[in-house]
Amino acid sequence: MADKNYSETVLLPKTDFPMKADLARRESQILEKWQSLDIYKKILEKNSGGKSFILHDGPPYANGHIHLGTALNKILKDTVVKIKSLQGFFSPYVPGWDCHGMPIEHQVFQQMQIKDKNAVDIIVFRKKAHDYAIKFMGIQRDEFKRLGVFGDWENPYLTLNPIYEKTIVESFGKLFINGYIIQRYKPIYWCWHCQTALAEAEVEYWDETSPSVYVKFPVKRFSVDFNLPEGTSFLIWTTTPWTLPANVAIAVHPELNYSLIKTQSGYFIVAEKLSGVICEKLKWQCEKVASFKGYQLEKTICLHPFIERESIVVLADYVSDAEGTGCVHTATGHGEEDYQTGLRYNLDVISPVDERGRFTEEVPEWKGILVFDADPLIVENLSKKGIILHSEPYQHSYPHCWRCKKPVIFRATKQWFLKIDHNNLRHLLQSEIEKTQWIPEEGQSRISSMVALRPDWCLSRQRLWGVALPVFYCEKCGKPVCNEQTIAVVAELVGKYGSNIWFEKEEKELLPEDFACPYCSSRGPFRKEKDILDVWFDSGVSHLAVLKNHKHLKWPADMYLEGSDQHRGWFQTSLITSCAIEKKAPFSAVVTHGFVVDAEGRKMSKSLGNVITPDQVIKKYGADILRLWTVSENYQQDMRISQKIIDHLVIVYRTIRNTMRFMLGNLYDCDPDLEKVQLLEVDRWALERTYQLICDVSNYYEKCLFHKGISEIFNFCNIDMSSFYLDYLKDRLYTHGKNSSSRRAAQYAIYQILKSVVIMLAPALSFTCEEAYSFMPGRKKESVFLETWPELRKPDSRLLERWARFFDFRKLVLKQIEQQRSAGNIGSSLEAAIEIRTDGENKAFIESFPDLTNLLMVAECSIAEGENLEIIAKKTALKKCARCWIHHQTVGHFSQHPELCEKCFNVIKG
RNA sequence: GGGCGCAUAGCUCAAGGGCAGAGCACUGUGCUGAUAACGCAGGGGUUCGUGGUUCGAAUCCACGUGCGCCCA
Repeated sequence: MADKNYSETVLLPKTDFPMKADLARRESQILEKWQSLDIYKKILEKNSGGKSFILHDGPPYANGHIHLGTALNKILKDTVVKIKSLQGFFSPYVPGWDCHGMPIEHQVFQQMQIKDKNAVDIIVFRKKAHDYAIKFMGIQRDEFKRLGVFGDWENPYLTLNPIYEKTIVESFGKLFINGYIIQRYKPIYWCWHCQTALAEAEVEYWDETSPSVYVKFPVKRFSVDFNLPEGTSFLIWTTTPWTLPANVAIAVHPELNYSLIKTQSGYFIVAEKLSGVICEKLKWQCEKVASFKGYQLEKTICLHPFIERESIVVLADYVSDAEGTGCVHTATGHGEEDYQTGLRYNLDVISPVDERGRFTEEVPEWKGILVFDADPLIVENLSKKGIILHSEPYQHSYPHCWRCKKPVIFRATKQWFLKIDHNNLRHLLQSEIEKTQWIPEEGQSRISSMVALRPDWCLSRQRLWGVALPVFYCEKCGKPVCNEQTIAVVAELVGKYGSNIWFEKEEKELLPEDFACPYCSSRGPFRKEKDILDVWFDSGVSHLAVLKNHKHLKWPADMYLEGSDQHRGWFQTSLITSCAIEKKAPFSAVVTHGFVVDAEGRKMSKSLGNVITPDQVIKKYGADILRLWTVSENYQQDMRISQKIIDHLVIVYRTIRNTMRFMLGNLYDCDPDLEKVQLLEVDRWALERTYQLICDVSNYYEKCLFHKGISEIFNFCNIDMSSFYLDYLKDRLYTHGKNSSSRRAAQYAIYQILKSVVIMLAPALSFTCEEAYSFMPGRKKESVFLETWPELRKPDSRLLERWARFFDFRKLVLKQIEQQRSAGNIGSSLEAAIEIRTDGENKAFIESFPDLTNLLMVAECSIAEGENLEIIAKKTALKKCARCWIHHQTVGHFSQHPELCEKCFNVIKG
């Protein structure tokens, strides 16, 4: 037989699993397969008897296309759900969308070219807003599905569904009835241009130049046990002169040092540390007369410098001596901190500014003037009177309306609040936070410190696109009315017709028949509240609207998984409603992830030109590359992405894919369902190593450390499989008898390994693993996702240690071979003859590997006893077998096949 | 301006007081029966900066710089 024909007798790998992924195209076929299989439903059916694991989806906002952050979030959730499902948990995933609120309202205003929200037909507008939200829900749904995310896409929850809105109304009702809801004046962000209250999230900060003024407040009298010379004044500092008419107090820090300074303009009290700077600015010759602590000044009464009113000195921790005077002008109607201080000291809330940002008749001198226009007038006027002692421009970061971009004001208006301290709620929030598992752990202190300081939740919005606050006002006694009877009627109507009903119907149609005011017994008329609920309230009750109302779900959820910004957002709003209504957190674990940034760690922005969209990645590389990115990076920090990183991922992907392909190629004639095979020790090592991998990966997945799990798998494919085991197995797979036990053992091991790897990677590389799985031999499910997680077995650590020692030895051998190769003496390692000298113990160890030449993939190995370990590689003198390419002493022994070794001769002979 | 967090090789990540490590990339090389693949070897580091604690610091502390999130 001619030597080239021996190639035809070699059992080379065969598979239709292509080397080139062509993911962008192939993924759509796999999506179709999942669709026609109804994979989501099948997975649920498979696990229907199992323990459930509920990941409750935080609703993205139904506006615009998805970006990498949204994609990352959904892929992480999908990965968790797929892992749990493969592990046998009944893990339904019901995606949701947040459909009300400002951004949609703003977009629809633009589309309808509406300038004045008071001039719009509210029903017409709300229908458009509804359609807008539905449209983008549909767009995002398709985009999420394209990522390979499994879920109940046909029945998502939408915060605008009547049934959902019903829960919003009912939840508000419960809170109201239980005393959590109150109405009161409070300074809130107010856009005088849009004439609306703004949520904290609705303001943007950027630099603004304001007049910074130093104002004199003469002391009327000191407190009982503290005294200073007559004619003493406080020097206060503010960058908003227009709030001076609303001044009711001066705040000092209790522990800061203050000085009485004597100047040519009189005696002044200022923070000790700042007196030098102040005197320089005001060109004062100054002499320190006395010094004292802030707390000694408490309850000193000052005179408002230009209004007949007293201004009391109060203590506050937020006062600092970093700039200004250490004496903080306090206007309870114009600042949150001021307001809080006012609550403590029971101060009046004065807010002489109307909704257009102009002074009311309470400030006759500047009545009708926009406060920002009034600033220079006030400065000029008060400077002339010697009340403002110094003024200069001051640049600082100042809040602006996110919509019209104009500077906002703080203005006291009547708003509805959820009281965080009612019924010990804040304490309950804290104890539930402690009971929750936070991943990463820092999340706990983060949300805990936020909850400790958070103010009451302002629930009302003077807007159009949302669920109305279900409150009536009795026109006779003026009291707000909301009780079980009214809520029952409104909830019923909203559940049936949607929240539009509130705006469509008259009051008497929204109230129980013959309803009487519970306070004054008046039978009407009643007036319905015009404000709508904060959109955060909508999503904040999703645990009630979704988890409690869906037959597959349960309350509380096992996991919430969102970006770390939700510590202040959804995690908190959900926790508040849940603790107030159910006395318990709605989640047992909360996972948070960082934000997507570019290669340098900067956030993506159009102006930087560093934006990468999911669509770009999917079209060019496929969703699996995006999924690989998601699970390979540490999501607990910010996640970097760039072209370079994508290129790297593509290579990582190819390596994994090729390893799978090689294994598949060698399983083409394998029936894994056949009886047991006789494994060699090296096969047992490979399987034990796989068990170890399964344990490690399962462990990392359990802790949601996906990148560590993926990295384990990748290293396993590379180091254990490609570099050693698979390379070593080639001889057995290609050249041993087709049905020989050594070849079947190799196939058995490969099959077990591949199956484990494919299943463990499927939650991440869903498309590729589905594809690879479909090429596997043996009895199979319709989808890899209907498989079960590889069994957790404790690996044989003694065997693994023994082999770890072998690999250390092998590394030394390889090094010697490489040396001979670079010297030009040998090419393939199969040409090498190895001579080893070592001590008795080591010699015995090495000799305990019976097929050492095969394991090392060399021609010859000789071991002799010596003192120090010495390894020498030479070129072998043995002849090369034409079929298996191994240099062997038996080559030439068989006259029929003079070019073959004994092993190959026997195979060929049959 | 305040709070929380991050910063280690070109990239993704390890090491949490004791020689700074892995995979990829890169370079060289082998094989040509995983071939747009696979094997082997090699080079590559001010561990963001400055100061401190310590016999010893990437690691602990302080300050600073850059970046992110949240808040004002």
